[in-house]
Amino acid sequence: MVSIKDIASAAGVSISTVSYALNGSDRITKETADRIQSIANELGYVPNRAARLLKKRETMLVGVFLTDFSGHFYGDLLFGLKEELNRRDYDLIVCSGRRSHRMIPERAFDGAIILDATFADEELIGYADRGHKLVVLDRELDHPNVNQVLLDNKAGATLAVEYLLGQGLSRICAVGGPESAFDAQQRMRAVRQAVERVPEASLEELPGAFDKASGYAAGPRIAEAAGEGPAGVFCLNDEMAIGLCDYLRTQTALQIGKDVHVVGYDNIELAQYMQPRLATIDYSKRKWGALAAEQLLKMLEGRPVEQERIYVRLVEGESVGKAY
Amino acid sequence: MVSIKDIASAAGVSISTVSYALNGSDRITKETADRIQSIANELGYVPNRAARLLKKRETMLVGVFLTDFSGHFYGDLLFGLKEELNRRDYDLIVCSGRRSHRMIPERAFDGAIILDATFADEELIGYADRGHKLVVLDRELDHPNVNQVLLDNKAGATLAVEYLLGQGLSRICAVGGPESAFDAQQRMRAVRQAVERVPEASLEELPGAFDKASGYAAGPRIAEAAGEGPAGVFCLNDEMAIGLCDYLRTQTALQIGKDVHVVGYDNIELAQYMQPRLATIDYSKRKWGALAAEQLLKMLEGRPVEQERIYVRLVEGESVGKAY
DNA sequence: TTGTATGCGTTATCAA
DNA sequence: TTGATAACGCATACAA
Repeated sequence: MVSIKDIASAAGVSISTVSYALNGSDRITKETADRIQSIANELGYVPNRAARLLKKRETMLVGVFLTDFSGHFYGDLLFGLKEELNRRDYDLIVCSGRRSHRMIPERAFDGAIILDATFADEELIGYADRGHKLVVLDRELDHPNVNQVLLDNKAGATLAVEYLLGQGLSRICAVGGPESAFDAQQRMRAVRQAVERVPEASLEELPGAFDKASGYAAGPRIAEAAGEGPAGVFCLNDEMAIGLCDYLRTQTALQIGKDVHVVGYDNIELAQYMQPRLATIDYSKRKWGALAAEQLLKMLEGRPVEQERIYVRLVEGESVGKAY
Repeated sequence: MVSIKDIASAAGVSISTVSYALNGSDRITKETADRIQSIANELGYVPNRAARLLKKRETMLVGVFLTDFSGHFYGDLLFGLKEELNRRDYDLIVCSGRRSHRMIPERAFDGAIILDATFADEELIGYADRGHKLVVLDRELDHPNVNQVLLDNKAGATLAVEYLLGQGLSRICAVGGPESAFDAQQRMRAVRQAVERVPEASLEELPGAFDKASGYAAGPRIAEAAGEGPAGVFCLNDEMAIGLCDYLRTQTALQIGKDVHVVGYDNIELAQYMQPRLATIDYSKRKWGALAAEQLLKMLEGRPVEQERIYVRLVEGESVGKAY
């Protein structure tokens, strides 16, 4: 490994001169700086990030924590994040899994973005207390070192339910998310409110876990309910909606968009390839990422941060039809 | 920030005692070790990774480099990687983009896994020359510090083409990948061989870039060709096959699986939701990840590594039918 | 069993 | 404009 010490002796100068030259300080003559630079290149010098970090306490790195890597969802979000961070000379790295949590207190990066249910609120507060800057995308936390960029879950869930109701479907089923999931809680609350506002509407809540399997598992009960007349089903995310459709298609003779009407949430890519096309709630994942990055950068630079929210819109699809 | 120095003074011992105690050396009495440990906990001590790294030159971190984060593909692969690495106390971090390449020479991790076209071969050889351990998944590199886990592209492409030929389709179109992509080159070569083996078969090669847009762009030429009788199209990956199907469905009256027969490669999740179901080449992405992790770990531990290959199988689908 | 002292590669303070 | 030197936090050879 070649260090500045090697460069220094090769150039016949002191290590501090090398350090200054390499970091572009104007205390050094252009000639010596150039000479040192070219010697560094020649020797294939690469700064030691550990040493620098030990001294400067700055990684220029941002960590993003995801619950898992199961695709679909995260591509655009990460793209939005990376783009914004790179613009400001920060690099992005993605982590997942409990083991990796420790990188936050170990100061592996200057800040972190959390979209990861495996973090408990208290854990995050603990990091924030120690001075680590956090942006959370999946919960609300009141702390000077934490900011959030949240989906407008209330608007989205309301749109979804009102879409069903507007089609004349008054028997609403909602397939929920994990107990602990903030997004699921918010959406379900909005569902209840929206249904309550309509006297003749009824609501049945089914458990779910935001994955295909739990959508599939909700199938039997929903098929049963559909026996008593057309039902409008709001799955709190697309993944479950797709699982449910899989069930209905393979295990029953019920027609989606006719006997059972299904709306999802997230507008994942798969949704548009479903037959019939899945009605869902859409929002810009890329913008979500970009905004999160921006918030974190502001915190890192000590600039004031204003609360942001990601707006949503309804995407209609043939998975929902008119009730007769 | 609380360091071992703080613990030492709080415990009334020297820093080396603290270091030994915290690292579980048996040179320390169990009592003092316990006492120090509890003081450390009390103070909320977290080891400084930079300092430790500077000394030990070991991050216990493996970096995975991807061309982009666009989902679908990588979920299972990363899962396989992470599972295997965690088992051996290594952590996984995911990087993407040119900027992040420098983390390799900067020794941000103990080894790296590359599935990223933005690395040039020479660049990787350069890192390997400097002693960095690499496992590459998208090329072949002959270097003591590099190992590869490759798909059996030849078998896969041959399976795909012979599937089409076996259905009586003798007019084969192949939609290629980026010039520089190793997988694309291997697959296309196998396609040519498979077609040449059958005297009455013909092959037309169309350019592609492994994305939906380029599959879509190949649509017009394929529709034209289909005018002269049923054609068998092998898209060198699923992404392009889906793009092509989008074109055929929305821009032509041609029937997929009847007028045009389509096979993809990768068996991404979307493939099974296509209507008709996309025929494709499947392989275990999870195993691919696990094997790559294992190879890297072996290199890190200086154990001998044997070459591995990921086997593939054909998944039939209604996107291919019989020719008449 | 514990303490002292040194060095890992940088940056930064001060003096020259 | 440059150089000597002291940190940064930790691990460890050696001394006690």
